[in-house]
Amino acid sequence: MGIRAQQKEKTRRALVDAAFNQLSAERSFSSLSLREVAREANIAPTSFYRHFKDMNELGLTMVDEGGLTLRQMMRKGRQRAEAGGSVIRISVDTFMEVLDSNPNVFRILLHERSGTSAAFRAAVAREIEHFISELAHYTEATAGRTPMLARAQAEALVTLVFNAGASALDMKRADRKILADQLVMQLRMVAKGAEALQHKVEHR
Amino acid sequence: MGIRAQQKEKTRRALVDAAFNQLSAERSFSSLSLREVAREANIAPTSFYRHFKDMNELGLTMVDEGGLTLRQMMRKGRQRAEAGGSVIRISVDTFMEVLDSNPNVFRILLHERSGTSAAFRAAVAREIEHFISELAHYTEATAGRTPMLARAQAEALVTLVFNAGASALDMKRADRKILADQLVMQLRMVAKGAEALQHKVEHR
DNA sequence: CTTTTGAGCGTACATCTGTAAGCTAATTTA
DNA sequence: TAAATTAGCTTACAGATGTACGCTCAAAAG
Repeated sequence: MGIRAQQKEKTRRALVDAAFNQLSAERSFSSLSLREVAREANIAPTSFYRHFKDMNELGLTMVDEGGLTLRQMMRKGRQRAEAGGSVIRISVDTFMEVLDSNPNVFRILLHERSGTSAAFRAAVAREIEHFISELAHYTEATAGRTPMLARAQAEALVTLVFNAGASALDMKRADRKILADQLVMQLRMVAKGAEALQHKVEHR
Repeated sequence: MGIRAQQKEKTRRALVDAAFNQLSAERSFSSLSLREVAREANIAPTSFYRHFKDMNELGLTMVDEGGLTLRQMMRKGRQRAEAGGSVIRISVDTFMEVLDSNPNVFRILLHERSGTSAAFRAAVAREIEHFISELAHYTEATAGRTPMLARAQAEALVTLVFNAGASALDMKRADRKILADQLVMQLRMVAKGAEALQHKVEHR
């Protein structure tokens, strides 16, 4: 890669990072202005356009990147679970760790999921869909669920986890522990309940 | 009430209604400007301050009002359920009807739940908490759940319903029906699962 | 070496924002 | 009836925003 392309990539990263860094509980992506992001990245406002068509394009990049990050970390967690122990417990713990270390990655997904841009909502939905279908296949294979049941179950699990994540963002470590315990209980409810419904289908 | 106070109340309503009417899938409350709302309500921008300290105060009013509306409609639905039939099914159907007739009421709750203002998030959380505790008491009484289990169960149910509502906003009637069916299945999972966990506690 | 390309900059402009200040006129109070 | 209150208005201003235009100058291409 030429010197020029290298520098360009560096600036592009600076923009993405600047945007991520400006996110917080009080600041959503849609409240960021092009000028603010450019300022934080130390470039002139008009130079922004050398990298992205507009703020929308930057945001979608962030959603994609964020989804990828999240999935990679969860996958690592699942590997840990293979060594033994409750899959549910370990997955929840992993998720909480991700939240702790990358809150802004989760924030943009969370916020834009119910945001005002259809493109953003679709992008987030796509990321979440990855989680759901990975999980559905897993349950179909290991617990022998009907595809329809597996799907419903996976969706419920992901919904509960995601939602708990949203609550956790506003909490201190101690309260998060309580939340995590309750989340585990809820996930077990869904698992047990799915099992029960499955048996009902089989005995007929 | 004097003529003066009456007129003032009317203008205040015009402001609230104007704000609600400007909400849509593409427009969140936080993206509305004071001037826009005033324009829609046919008053001068500066007159806004005769009714609300700032946009925040208007928004919180809307959240409170919206939560109340939602709860009233759900309560009506529950009365319908007392005549017989599945509580879950009827509640879901009621919820979908509310969504259809008052989408913007739901939108502000949905969006501000993960918004950038702590005050808004707290206000929405308070509204949701009403649903949860009403439901928890109901299950504690009718199904004899442990308080802790009842709470976890109620929270899971509300989470799933709320989340399905968010998805439904982007859907056409036909797809909503499928969504509603799946939601019912998920709610049954939770109910069954909670029951199973309850028995586990009892037999020890 | 010469030419072309393009990342980044500075200037500029029209548009929108929140809100301060002070006036008007109708209602309310005394 | 006279005085006080106040909802709503007009005018005004400072600040921020997105982006069009044209320049520079170092890297890439020929």
